[in-house]
Amino acid sequence: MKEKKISQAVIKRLPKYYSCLRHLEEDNVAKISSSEIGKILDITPSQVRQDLCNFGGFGQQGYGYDVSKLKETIATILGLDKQYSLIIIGAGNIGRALLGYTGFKKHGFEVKAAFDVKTDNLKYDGIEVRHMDELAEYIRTHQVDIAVIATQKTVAQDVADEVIACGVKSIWNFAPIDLNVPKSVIVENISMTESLLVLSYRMNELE
Amino acid sequence: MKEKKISQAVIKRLPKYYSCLRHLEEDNVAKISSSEIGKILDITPSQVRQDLCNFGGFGQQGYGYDVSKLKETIATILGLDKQYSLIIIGAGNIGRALLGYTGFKKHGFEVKAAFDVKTDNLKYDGIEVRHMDELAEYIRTHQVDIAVIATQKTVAQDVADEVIACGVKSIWNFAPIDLNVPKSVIVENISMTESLLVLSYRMNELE
DNA sequence: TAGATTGTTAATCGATTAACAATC
DNA sequence: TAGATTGTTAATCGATTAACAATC
Repeated sequence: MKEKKISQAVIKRLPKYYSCLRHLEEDNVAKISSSEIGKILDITPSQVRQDLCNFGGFGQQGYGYDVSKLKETIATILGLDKQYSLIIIGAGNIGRALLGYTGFKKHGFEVKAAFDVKTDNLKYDGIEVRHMDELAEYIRTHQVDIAVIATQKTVAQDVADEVIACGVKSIWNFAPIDLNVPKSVIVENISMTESLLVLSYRMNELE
Repeated sequence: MKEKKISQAVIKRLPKYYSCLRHLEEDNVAKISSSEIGKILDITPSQVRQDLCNFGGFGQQGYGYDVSKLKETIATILGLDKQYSLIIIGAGNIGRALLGYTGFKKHGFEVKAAFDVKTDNLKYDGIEVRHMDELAEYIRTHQVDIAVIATQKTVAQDVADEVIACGVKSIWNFAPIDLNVPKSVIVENISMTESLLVLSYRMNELE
């Protein structure tokens, strides 16, 4: 790894390439050119080639790219050849939405447990919501690759501190707050508020 | 409006400035300098000044920025001085999470109705889920500023087509699909899958 | 072989950072 | 006034696009 620094912009496009290639494969398209990919994703062919070239040349001059092979390669680059164990902290609306969402599993992300300050002994999609008191013990005794923070924003930082103290290295954060974490911990945010405000800006910007 | 084209990068930072200023105001901070803002948001003072300067100079040389005034100005730029009516289409987990989330209301975004293919006559946070059949009629007879698409991805494009046909100009899309819309319609996506794949990439990139 | 299309270098464009005069 | 800090221009950096030789 680490042949060359890949820019943030390129990384953000990788899931788009991946999703596009999955669709093409489903439609039994065997090969595709950079200009066709560009047309689908609304970027220049040049950028497609430049992006893919970052990871080595998997195209064939005069032919294009083999859809299945390229899809697999990008899956590997994205780490989708591995399995990840997730736990969800906060079983409110968002937490339960994530529990119910089956779409992640096919990419190798499996929700193993959920925690909340109040438990009702109900199972959501086969997963019982445990009490927060059990969180630390759970992490110590199970493999937890990603902790999903879906709590109120008031406790999000405390929860982050706790899971990090227990050894969790990656956080997927849905709380509307910028978490403070050591550099070794990876945080990826879903910020609905920011997205909504950008939408609001764009609604007012036109004309 | 439209004095100068504001770049996407600047627009994405506006919500961050806004949130930062709200916190400062809560803490009764009266004035702040570009370097202090930069320190909080982890960007250079230069960039802060450059960004704010896009919208006109609201600072005072030798002093800094008035927190409340700047907060209000950015709120106006973001269009937060207005009220918006939202409808949610798809009352599954994500739809209900959005129904339950009260955080948007204080920025002027109010959920007025929700629709789904199956209705249970239950109210979620005071809002009854109507049948999809009523969607078109509802939009024609009510002001709808933003349609939130929280359906399965298989029907998301159809729903988008329908609300656009009824005159909706802005869509907040939670379905994992790139919607095809006329240029006059604004779409803002929340893409959990893309976010998760970026997280996955970053987990594998280190070392 | 001729045509097509990649991989990659060079050119362009835009965004970030630095510098500093203006001024509070 | 002196010190501080903005607004803004210029310099730098990085990302996108164009061009084209390599080659399938």
